[in-house]
Amino acid sequence: MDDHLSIGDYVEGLFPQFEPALKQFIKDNGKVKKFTAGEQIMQTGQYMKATIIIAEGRVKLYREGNDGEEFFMYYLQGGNACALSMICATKQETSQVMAKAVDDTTVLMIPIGLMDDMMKQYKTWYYFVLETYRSRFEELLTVIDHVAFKAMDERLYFYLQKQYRELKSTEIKISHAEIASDLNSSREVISRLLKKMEQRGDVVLHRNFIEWLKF
Amino acid sequence: MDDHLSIGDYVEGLFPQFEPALKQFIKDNGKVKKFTAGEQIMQTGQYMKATIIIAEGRVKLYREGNDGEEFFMYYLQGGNACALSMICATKQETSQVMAKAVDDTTVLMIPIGLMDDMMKQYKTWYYFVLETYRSRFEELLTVIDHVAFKAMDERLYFYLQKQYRELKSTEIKISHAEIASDLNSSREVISRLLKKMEQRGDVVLHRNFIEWLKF
DNA sequence: TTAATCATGTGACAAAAGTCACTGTGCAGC
DNA sequence: GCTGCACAGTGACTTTTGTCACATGATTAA
Repeated sequence: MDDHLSIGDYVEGLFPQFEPALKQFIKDNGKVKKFTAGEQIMQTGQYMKATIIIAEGRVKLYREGNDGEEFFMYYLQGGNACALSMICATKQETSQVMAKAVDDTTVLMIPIGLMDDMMKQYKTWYYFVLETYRSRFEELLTVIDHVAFKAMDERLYFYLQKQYRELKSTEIKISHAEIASDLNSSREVISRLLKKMEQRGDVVLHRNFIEWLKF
Repeated sequence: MDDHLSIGDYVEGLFPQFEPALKQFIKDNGKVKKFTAGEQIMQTGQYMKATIIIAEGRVKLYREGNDGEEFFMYYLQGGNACALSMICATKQETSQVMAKAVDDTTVLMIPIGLMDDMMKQYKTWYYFVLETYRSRFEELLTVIDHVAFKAMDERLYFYLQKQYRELKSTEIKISHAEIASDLNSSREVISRLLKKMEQRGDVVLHRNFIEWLKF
């Protein structure tokens, strides 16, 4: 991770399709903020002051239960924006989700008050926002599919597959306890299902990481 | 239900806040279509040709499982637009959900090709679209909450409460089998949980309808 | 090195949810 | 009035998931 990149460098690298005036606008009005791995970027109930775009790193988006359970929904990474930070932005609403940095993460923040103007002025921004809505909406539908229709063994399989694809590594570095938390299950259940997956030859279990064999 | 209303009447009645030019635009370009109770308005996998706005009646939105299960997500009624029909519209995508008319229903359809222009030309349309995205997004998050964190008894309670509030009647006219289908459960489970709710004094069970007592 | 802690494995049991089989009952159409 | 059918109730059982209690090995901090 390069600490010396300016907001301009990020915008150029992430959004080559943005029109020059929009890039300039973001350079003039946006801010760069850094978070360290594990830190919370958004909290449930917090007011939205800015639209958030992930520049570098990786962020996990959670929905929180009443007793502090953290149900994992999806990842955001370089070039993704938080759809809620755009939607809430326009109405000064509070966040309905929690976002946590997985790696050290850099985000771009654009004050909410500017959203309306940007949407009208910059066609490429308008398309970016619509595409953000669309893809997050679809991800939520996929989440609903899994949790509504699938049993835990299948959900676990999809979960690991997703990790493998996102992180592009066959070594999925995560504990059984964290998987259980993300799926709102319990560690013992996950351990047992993982054992079955190992017997089936889908994975090899190690301490602190899981080796994914289905590529 | 009045069969003699024109598209102009619907627009005036549902969207008084729309600017006159927008109302005129919709009158010129929109179409009215009627569906009878039980009919499907959108099918999973179908291409979106128009943005759909519910004018009269009530529509249930479902996510479909691989074996034809129908998981209920939320209602749309007069003045609501289908968020997906706006999002997909801009990218010529297929529908990810199924919509079924509960009552006889009238919808306004606006060809997708006009969305971009409308967003740019009409401020009140722009706000309407954003508000539609926002509220549907929140509904999906609520659905995820229930299905991820709650047991069936609580989900059933919320389900009935929702029916009561939407339909504004203490007589919820629905069979146990349909509730089971909507919640992706089984009739026997729902029957048993309803019995418990009756013993607790939350409802009174009748043939073909449930009487809601918690107002 | 020696605890203390963390990650995992596992048996036994409990609770929730789903399935099967069968019953009864109200009602619409003949 | 029958007949057939949709709707609802229920006991018995299975499967899935969650919980409790421990055990074991690896890692870390003192």
